[in-house]
Amino acid sequence: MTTLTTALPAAAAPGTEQRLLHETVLERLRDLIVQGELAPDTKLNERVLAGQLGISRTPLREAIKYLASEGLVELLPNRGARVAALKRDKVKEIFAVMGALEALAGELACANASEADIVEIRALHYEMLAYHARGDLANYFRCNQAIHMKLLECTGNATLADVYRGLNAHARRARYIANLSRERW
Amino acid sequence: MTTLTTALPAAAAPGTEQRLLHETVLERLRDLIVQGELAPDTKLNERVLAGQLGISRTPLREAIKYLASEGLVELLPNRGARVAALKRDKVKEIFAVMGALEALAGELACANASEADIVEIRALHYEMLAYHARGDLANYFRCNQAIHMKLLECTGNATLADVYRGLNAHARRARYIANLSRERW
DNA sequence: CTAGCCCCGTTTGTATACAAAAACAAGATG
DNA sequence: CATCTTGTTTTTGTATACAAACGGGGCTAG
Repeated sequence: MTTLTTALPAAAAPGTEQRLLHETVLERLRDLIVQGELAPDTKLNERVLAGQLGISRTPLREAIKYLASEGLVELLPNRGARVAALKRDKVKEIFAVMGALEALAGELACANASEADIVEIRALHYEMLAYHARGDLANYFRCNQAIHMKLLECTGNATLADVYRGLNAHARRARYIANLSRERW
Repeated sequence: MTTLTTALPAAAAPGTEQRLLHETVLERLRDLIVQGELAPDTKLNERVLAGQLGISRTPLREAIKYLASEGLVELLPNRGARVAALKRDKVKEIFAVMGALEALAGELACANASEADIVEIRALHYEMLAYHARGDLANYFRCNQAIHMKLLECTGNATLADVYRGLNAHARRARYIANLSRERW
């Protein structure tokens, strides 16, 4: 397990819009989980985590509750929280749902997109193909994500985008985890 | 606005599985919001709410964060939280997404459902039609929901069910609110 | 030697206390 | 008279303190 040396920035940079502590913590924790630095099934010890992040338990607990709602952590009664397991079946479920959402996004985007949007998407698409051809996986995925996000934006359906993003966090996590275990061997 | 007289039960009934306080609060708050007893745009004063529920602010805040993730409340930086507004467009968005999910659920259910499941669903369907014919809206909706839940169960896709339930809370809220404002006039 | 039980340390759950930020109001000043 | 300022009060955000529940280790009895 990684050591989590990075404490949160004590003071916000100038021009920073009022970021709440638990929200900063939230993003940080989410990244740690999605990128696999906090491995599945890891028990989240509140005292330790709070210490590592340089905050007290209260905002940490609030962030954990939020993550629990997103499904990235599981709450165990009287035993705190642990990073959600990532079973193969679960990932398949997630992709199935994302597929349905993408289908809807495609429909809506077709109906709503402006000419400029379409041009942009097409450009991204070719860019993606280029990365694919070169075997540049990282940029390929980045492009792919960009296309999906652009599409979601074109749908004009913020709810759809929100739900998709939530599931996408899990999907990204699955990819990270897969990469990690591949590199490890 | 209703007065929220009901405090939480002090002691759990026998046979109760270890319910955490913030979870009890969570369900209660969610119900209050969904059923319209906490109107849209209502500011959630933590001290007052905590007092009415007979708890301290800490578990209340945790519940609020969870609800924020579900989209039922909005967090205002340094200004607490308020019940999410329920704009017409938002409701349309939600129904669009639910539609897509139902389509997927239908497909999967067809593939996975046992004979018994199908019989059950058909029975529920006719029951629903009966209520519809009698104009018994309440039972009609109850039946309708039961069918959807049964379908989701048949899909064997727990993620799909979770996402659907989250959106369904919003949909139910929309119906409650609509009914409220109709009765009011 | 093993199984059961009790005590104690650790960890979570909840409450309270303290600090900072924002809303509000009154007063001075242009 | 309007407006800016400033002081006060309320409310949120964070930290700490206290209580209950879980887990483990050692002890005793069989």
